[in-house]
Amino acid sequence: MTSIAQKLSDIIGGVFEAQGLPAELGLVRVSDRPDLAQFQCNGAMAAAKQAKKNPREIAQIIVEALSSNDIFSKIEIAGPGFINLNVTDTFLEGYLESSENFGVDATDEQRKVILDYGGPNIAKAMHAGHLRPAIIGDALRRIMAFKGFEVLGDIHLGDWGTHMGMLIGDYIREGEEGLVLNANAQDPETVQKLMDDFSVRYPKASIAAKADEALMTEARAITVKLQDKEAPYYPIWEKIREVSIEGMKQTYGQLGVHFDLWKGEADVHDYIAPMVDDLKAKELAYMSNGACVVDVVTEEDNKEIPPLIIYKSDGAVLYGTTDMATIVERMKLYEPSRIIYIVDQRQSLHFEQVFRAVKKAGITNDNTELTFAGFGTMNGTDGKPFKTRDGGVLRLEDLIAMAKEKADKRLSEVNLADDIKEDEYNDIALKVAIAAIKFADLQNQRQSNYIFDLDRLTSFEGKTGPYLLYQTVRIKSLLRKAKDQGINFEEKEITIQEQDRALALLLGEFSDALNLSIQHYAPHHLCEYIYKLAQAFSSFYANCHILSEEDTAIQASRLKLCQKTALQLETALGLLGIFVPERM
RNA sequence: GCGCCCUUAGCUCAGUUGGAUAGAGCGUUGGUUUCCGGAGCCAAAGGCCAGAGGUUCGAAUCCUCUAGGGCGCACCA
Repeated sequence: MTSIAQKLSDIIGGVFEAQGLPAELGLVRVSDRPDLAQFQCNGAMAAAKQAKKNPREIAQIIVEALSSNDIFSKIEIAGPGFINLNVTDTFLEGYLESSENFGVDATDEQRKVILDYGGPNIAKAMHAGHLRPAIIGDALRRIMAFKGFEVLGDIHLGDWGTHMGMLIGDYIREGEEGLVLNANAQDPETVQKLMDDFSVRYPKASIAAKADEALMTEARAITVKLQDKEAPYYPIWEKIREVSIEGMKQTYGQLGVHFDLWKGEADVHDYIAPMVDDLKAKELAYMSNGACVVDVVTEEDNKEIPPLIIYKSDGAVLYGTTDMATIVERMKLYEPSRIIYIVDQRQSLHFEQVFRAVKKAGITNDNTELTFAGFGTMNGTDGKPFKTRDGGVLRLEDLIAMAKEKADKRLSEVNLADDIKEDEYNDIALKVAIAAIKFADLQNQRQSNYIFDLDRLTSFEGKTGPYLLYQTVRIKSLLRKAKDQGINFEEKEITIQEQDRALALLLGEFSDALNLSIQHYAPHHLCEYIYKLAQAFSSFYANCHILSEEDTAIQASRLKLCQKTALQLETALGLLGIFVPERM
């Protein structure tokens, strides 16, 4: 099963092929002139260009070949050679009745896909900057899983650098390592206290180390010992990591962002030495200015690409080294067909270097797709990288709390049922808040920079997450009422009326939006679709009587449409990591 | 210096192989609730798609140049 447009593309593609023309030219899409037709095919014009023929003549041939097909209620040639198409209501009804999985056909790609969308450092408070990769990556994970990919989301923690040496050094100097070592990571209060402690201690230690060469040297020395798993450094580190992960799980949990793998840089430590040996054996790695590097520039390059540094001149590894080793591990453990990085756009050169080095070294197969799906920088309303008013970073927890508070206030203003319990109330407030934050972010195109505007992020009207929840909740409420009234519509047939058609056609576009999102690793296509669907429903709802409709056949048909719309909205929102309450 | 990205309505943003009259939201103005949830619905105003050339039957989209903005270019991540 596919989208309606895809079905039509297959039919018309076949007609093009029968004429000795490429099937791709038969591509049908939803018309951008809904006043003229439901669907359009522009292939005749492209074909005419290739064959140096009159486009209308080619269109005429196609149209004649289609005329025997009874799924079309209108086939017209317009302008220079557009083929305008309408489908019959019978076809539309049949499509809606028979489509499974919302018209999404499963991918035939069987191997694993790894999505890398985390990257927070342990022992540091998560801030607003962590929001984008988390939200986009988690949405892509859900979207691809729905399409049938076997997806693994990896957080890829920053847990192995000099910053750990600084922090551990500070605990030991202050004689306070007991705070960490004796902590119970399963106790949320302890976790919270320690996270707070980290967030004060780490900046302090970092500033001190930068100002004092001796402290920096000590931090580096501790890092080396840590990496050799020496006590007490390693046990302290293990605990810091454990506590940090618990802390992160709380924050990510509130956001509804899930990871399958909680791996970090430390996990690939043991892969580095053999990998470098291999690079040397293959004569790819060599010494340059005291550092060990791999060249990645090629003759075709029109730009300067610096070599990837494997070991610094002091012998320490860099993040490029661990990124390479991470791919070694991923190939060994999972053999993914794709690895997709949801990372800040500014790291594109770095990943280009890593990917080239990895391919040169034969770490991945030729058919392993490594993709850098970069996202734009989050700027403040002043157009500069986002900072809070006092110049600091906005903690992610605070951001969520602010949104929740606003949702809370809004909920208290509307007439919610009196019987609502505190648990449900809080659950609704959080769902509304998260919907607002996520949809505001996800509707932006991934690559371009965007303005972080708190008011917009926590806005509930217009093209927002809460609007989408609201529309879905309204339908669910309507369906509940129908059930309470004992209206039996599930076995009845859908019969499309004039007022239903726009909504019905839109229901058949879901798969197109989903595929576009996967093709470009860009959830905003799905956002666009969901919003259009919600809007179409709202319009339909305002125009049509449903429960008060006297014609029971029409009533049942509309209820079925409502049910399909609600299911589709809820499913699609779920793919964005947005969850719908029963009421709001 | 080299390279990458961006510039679409007052603001924030969509715009899929180049296609017909460039679309949303916010804001502004007007209408809308004797009937299923008004976080709604309907409508209006608002655009030389940064500018100039070029390719094409046809350009916001492709090419070149210019202006403005962002970012990256070996031992930070």
